[in-house]
Amino acid sequence: MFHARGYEGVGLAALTEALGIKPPSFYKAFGSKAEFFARILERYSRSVLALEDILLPGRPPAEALAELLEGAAVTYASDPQQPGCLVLEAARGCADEESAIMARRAAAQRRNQIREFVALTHPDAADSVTDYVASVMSGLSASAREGTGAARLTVVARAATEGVRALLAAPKNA
Amino acid sequence: MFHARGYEGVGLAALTEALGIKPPSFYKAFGSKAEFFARILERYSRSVLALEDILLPGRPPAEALAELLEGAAVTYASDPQQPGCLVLEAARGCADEESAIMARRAAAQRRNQIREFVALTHPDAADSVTDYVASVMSGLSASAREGTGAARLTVVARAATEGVRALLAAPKNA
DNA sequence: GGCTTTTGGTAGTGATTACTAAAATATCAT
DNA sequence: ATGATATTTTAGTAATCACTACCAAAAGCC
Repeated sequence: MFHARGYEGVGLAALTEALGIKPPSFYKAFGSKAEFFARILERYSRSVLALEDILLPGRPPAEALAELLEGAAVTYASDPQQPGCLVLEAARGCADEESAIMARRAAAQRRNQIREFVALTHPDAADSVTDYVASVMSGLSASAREGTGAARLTVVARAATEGVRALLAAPKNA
Repeated sequence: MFHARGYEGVGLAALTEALGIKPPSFYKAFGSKAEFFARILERYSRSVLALEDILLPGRPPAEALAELLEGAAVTYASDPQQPGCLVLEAARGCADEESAIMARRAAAQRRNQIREFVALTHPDAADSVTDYVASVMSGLSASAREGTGAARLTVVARAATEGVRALLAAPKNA
């Protein structure tokens, strides 16, 4: 539900009705709406597009990151009722929203994983490649949310890997 | 204010206080909060990153689109209190929000401008290039919103132009 | 069986939301 | 100056928000 309508878009009434419990039981079980959302974020972060299965040490970064981007394209568009990335979309709220803060923390963790993986082989390009991959994934998530399907998104992801290659080859082309 | 906090994040009380008027005057003048937002969207669409100044017919698409992307990088990060693109960020809401519908309409208009410009010289690549550019711009907007500055965003935009070149050269690489 | 503890529901808290009817004030032509 | 017409303000609408004080029933324990 959060994935489909956003954190603010899902009221407590909708949550409790979907869970088949009343508000007091919800607060006994989960503490608050924000804590409940944090659990869901963590669960999603762990299960969807698990980076440790893709960014295997020793693998050529260009290849691994290409798989990551194409995987994101397919994943983000796979369920039309839950388009895009839960974490990246939740990270969009204004800075003082608790849900956005938590989502940004989750996104930053994944950024670090990518950065460290790239730094193994291309330390000079790690920062720029990480910026680039994070930005492309946000773009894929946004496009998915606007209705672009998996096929078109995959074309976008493939084209975007050219940028990864360029940054890996010439990290200081800024 | 909408740019900084989003449509839902700005209440009528904040708007009327900032304008120095009371709610009834606001409704006499603008009709509703949604109509007011529509005006702001249109104004922003016209003034920021005016496509007709960049996508000049006869100009090489790769060059023009590179300028567009780099311009977006700078623009989206120029004001830290209003990061990202107002239209693209507003287009993120769930489908039943009126503000998101209007923003998506504005975004679609700009998409068409890009598409027609590319089709002048590369009709086969127009669709995929448009998807790609739209996605990259959404990514830049998202990254700006997460705090990435103009310098790093420009590096991302330059790398992304490699993808444009690839799609222009081989439109059917899906 | 009687007692305590835990579990879940009833009903409502104050705050905020976009929005508006009606009264008061300002502006205008004559 | 006066009557007519705009415009602004006062004061509130009903709805929804996350959240909770209180109460009843069931479950475990001796």
